[in-house]
Amino acid sequence: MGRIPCCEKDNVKRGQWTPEEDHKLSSYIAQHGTRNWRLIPKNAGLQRCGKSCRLRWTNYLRPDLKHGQFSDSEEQTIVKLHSVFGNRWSLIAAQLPGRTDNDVKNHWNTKLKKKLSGMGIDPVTHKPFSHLMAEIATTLAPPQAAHLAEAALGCFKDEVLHLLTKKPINFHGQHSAAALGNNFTDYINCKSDEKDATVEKIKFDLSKAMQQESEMMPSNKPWDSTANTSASFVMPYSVFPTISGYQFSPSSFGNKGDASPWSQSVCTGSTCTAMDRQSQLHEKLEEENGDDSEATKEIRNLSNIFNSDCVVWDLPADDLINPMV
DNA sequence: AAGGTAGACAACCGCCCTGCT
DNA sequence: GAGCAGGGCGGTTGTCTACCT
Repeated sequence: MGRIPCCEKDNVKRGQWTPEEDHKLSSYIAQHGTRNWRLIPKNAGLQRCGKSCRLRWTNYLRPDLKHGQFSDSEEQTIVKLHSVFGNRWSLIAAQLPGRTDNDVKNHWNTKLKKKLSGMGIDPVTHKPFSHLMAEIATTLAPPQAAHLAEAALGCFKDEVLHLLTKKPINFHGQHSAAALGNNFTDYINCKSDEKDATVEKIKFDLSKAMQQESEMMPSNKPWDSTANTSASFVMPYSVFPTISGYQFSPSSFGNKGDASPWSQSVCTGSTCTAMDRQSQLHEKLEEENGDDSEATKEIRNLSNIFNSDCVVWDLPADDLINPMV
């Protein structure tokens, strides 16, 4: 048993739309509106499925759409909202006037995902890769961690192994992390002959972790449950370097004051920051949209995300504008 | 110049939700 | 409450183009 198809597939045209078809559809909708998509192709003289017409209209022909490149601020908004909403493209697109969910999804998949990965940030969790590895280390004994490092991280396994076992390693003996300070961009520029910035960033983060862990960590052994009872492995602040356009800062750990739109909060063992954020979003959305608005409901439904140990952006409530109608 | 490859974007597919009867 | 149609949504695929070898 299956759904009745929305149209006779044998009799409909598929593939790219021609300018003539676009014109027919636009003209018809301008005159009659979008009341019944199943009837629209028939009445407009199009050999298309109603669903195909709807998609063509909503994703391309609508007069209020933007067709140009995404601006920096739009990209930042997408990344921020993705860190909260995940792949809820329609929800994200609702905050970007003139952009469709398809636009946002395509832009994310083709550009932003790679951009974040290139910066050493996992595009799924929005955490630095080094942070993720450190979290893995909390659940594994050293032999397991070594196997994992070897299997999963291949080319830079030695560096990862160092973090997991605290064995000192000279990263090619080329640079001192202390001499470079916290600016990852500078560091990468020093090594412009090397292609994989991600690997270099991870090396950099790990070296910083090694350098500072003795001051910051209650134990040298992240797997030592007596010293580290929290489920999360708290990385030293300086492990998160300043990266152009995507800045980590001590304020990410609970302090206030970082106004960078690209700064983010990292919930480290406590859910306080995330919960504060959630409350703010609730209040803001209820204030602007009413208690029962779709956006407000969406935020409520996302409690599980906020309650998890995940990254939550320092997203000014004003950034959440009313969803487009 | 030709073939291969990757990036960008448009379009499709199928599942799901909602509202109507 | 069940069945159905319309529409929304996220994931995937197809196609075009630019760049590289």
